[in-house]
Amino acid sequence: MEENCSTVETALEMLVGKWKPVILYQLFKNGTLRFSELQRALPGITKKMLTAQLRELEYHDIVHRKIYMQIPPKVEYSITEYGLKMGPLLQAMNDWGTSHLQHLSELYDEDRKAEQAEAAAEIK
Amino acid sequence: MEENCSTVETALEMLVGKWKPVILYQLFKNGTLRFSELQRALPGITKKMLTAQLRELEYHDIVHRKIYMQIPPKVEYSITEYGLKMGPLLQAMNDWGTSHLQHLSELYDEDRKAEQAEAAAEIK
DNA sequence: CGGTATCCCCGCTGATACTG
DNA sequence: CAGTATCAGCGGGGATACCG
Repeated sequence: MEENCSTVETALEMLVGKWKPVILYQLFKNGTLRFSELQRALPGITKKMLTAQLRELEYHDIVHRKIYMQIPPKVEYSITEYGLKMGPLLQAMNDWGTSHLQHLSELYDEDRKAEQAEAAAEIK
Repeated sequence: MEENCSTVETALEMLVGKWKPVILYQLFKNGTLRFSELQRALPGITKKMLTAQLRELEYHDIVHRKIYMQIPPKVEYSITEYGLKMGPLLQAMNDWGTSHLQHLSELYDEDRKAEQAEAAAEIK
């Protein structure tokens, strides 16, 4: 287990932010999306936040921003070639997250049983 | 790429927090540590934060808290058996983080070259 | 359409002091 | 030793309005 944790923190940096996972999910799924399409796909996000999160992803070379010089403006976002390499990591996090939700719900069920046993004992 | 992003967010939840990665790093490396040993290993952390982050990890069944009923008090923290299963994920994040730092520094170098070329052009 | 610019709130984090 | 309690600050995130 030879991880220097600063690198883990590096990996976290570009996933952290309330909307980054969902943005990546949408772009991975749909390939290329316009700004307004992303906004519609992310209910509740404001333009400000969408812009901010996209700029961070762009800075990290995960997302590409293509501007069409025209009126009305048109901007398309997509995962960069380099960004595609994040796929396996996202998949690994997804897998772990899935099984963890399972694990937590099992823990929760045990607690429920314990509470029920406790309640039953109290009735006596 | 069939990830529902909520599971990715689940995975993020227990890594998020200013100190969680370092805490896990220490516990993975050293196996078992007392509260004060952890505090010494994490320069700048307050007792309050250390306690809070440990409690969250404990809630997620990643970290085990063993209390010795004695005076003065003694409490030891360690990775749970379940928590050990996070090892591969942490390793994956570490690997990706490592190569990403490399990638970013390459991007930075290109920017430097571009700036130098720009400066050279300006001299003419 | 695809953004900035402002203002504001709340929750994470920290500093400090106290306690069993 | 291993915490809790309390107060304070700062910044991520949101609502709204304006702009090229």
